[in-house]
Formats: sequence, C-alpha cells, structure tokens
Amino acid sequence: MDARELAPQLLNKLVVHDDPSGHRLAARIVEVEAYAGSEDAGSHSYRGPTRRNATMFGPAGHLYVYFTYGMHWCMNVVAGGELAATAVLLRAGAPVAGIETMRSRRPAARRNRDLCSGPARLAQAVSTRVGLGAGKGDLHPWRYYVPGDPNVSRGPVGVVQRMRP
DNA sequence: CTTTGGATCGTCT
DNA sequence: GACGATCCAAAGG
Repeated sequence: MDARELAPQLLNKLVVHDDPSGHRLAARIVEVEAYAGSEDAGSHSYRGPTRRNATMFGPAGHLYVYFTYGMHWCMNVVAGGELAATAVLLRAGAPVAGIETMRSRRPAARRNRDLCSGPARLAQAVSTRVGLGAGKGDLHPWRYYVPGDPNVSRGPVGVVQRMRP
C-alpha cells in the first residue's frame, strides 16, 4: 500500500485510546500527510534505516511514534512496503470521546478545537515538505484534510490543498 | 487576528 | 555540535 493511497482513507477514521484509569479517548482524523520514504526528501526514512525510524521499515499497520523539538511526539501509520518505508503522519483530529480527560492533559488548550489540531497536540491528547533541506518555502504536496473542519491545523498560506476524494 | 521568539533533547554526522 | 514532520505565550495592530 502506498502512503498516498492510504492517506485519504484514514480521514474520518477514529483514533481510540483506553487510558489506565478506564477512560476511553477518541478522535476523528481530519488531517493527514503522506511521506513516501526513499522518494521523499522530507521523510525520516529518506536516507535509509536508522535506529529511530526502524518502525517504518517494518510491517504495515504499525504506529511509528517519534520525539522531536525536545518536547513533542508525533504519530505515523506505517503504510507498508518494507523497502519503500512509507508512512502517513496524523496531523489533526476532532475530539470525539473523553474530552474532559483530554483537557486535563492539555491545559494550554483554550477551546475544544485546540485539543487535537496539530500533530503533537493529537498525540498528547490521545496517546496512548516539511523539513525539506533544499529550497525555501517549499510546500509538501501530499497533505489531505477534511474541507471546512475547524480542527484542521493552521498551515502556511499557499499550502497545496488536496480535497478528500 | 498576526507576528515573534523561546523552550529543550534525541538522533545523526 | 547542529538541527528538527512543533507548540505556546507574549506583544503589537
């Protein structure tokens, strides 16, 4: 399965997490971004397997979670192709269940729409071209989102917008 | 509402 | 030793 094929299929799917205290948290995915492994300079797996991205080279369906900026975590769904190492980053979601618990984990969120409207925000609330080295202002072409959803993260003006098929 | 700068550390060269 | 698939508070219009 190619990441670009999988990405739009993940929209409107639910990310569910049962926390230790018995609360069930859920978010509906409203924004994703595909990373095409060795063909995509913005992908962590672009330069081959490393200790961190080993999960992306493993079986499809696994969750690749990484730590960045010294304080944030992000989640990817591995699309598969053990050589291709493609994956889909979950960029934003709409809170569905366990909103009170989410708020307690994210005191910085002022409104409900701030709970999951970003890659690290989603991971913190639910848990469980981009970085392009060359060129300035390059836009990642493989971002998909649910049109009009208030939880979609604020991208830079001019981001290539791909509508849901 | 928009802009700006600081926080903070694992991973790779 | 440098940098990053980011977030947030503060300050200015």
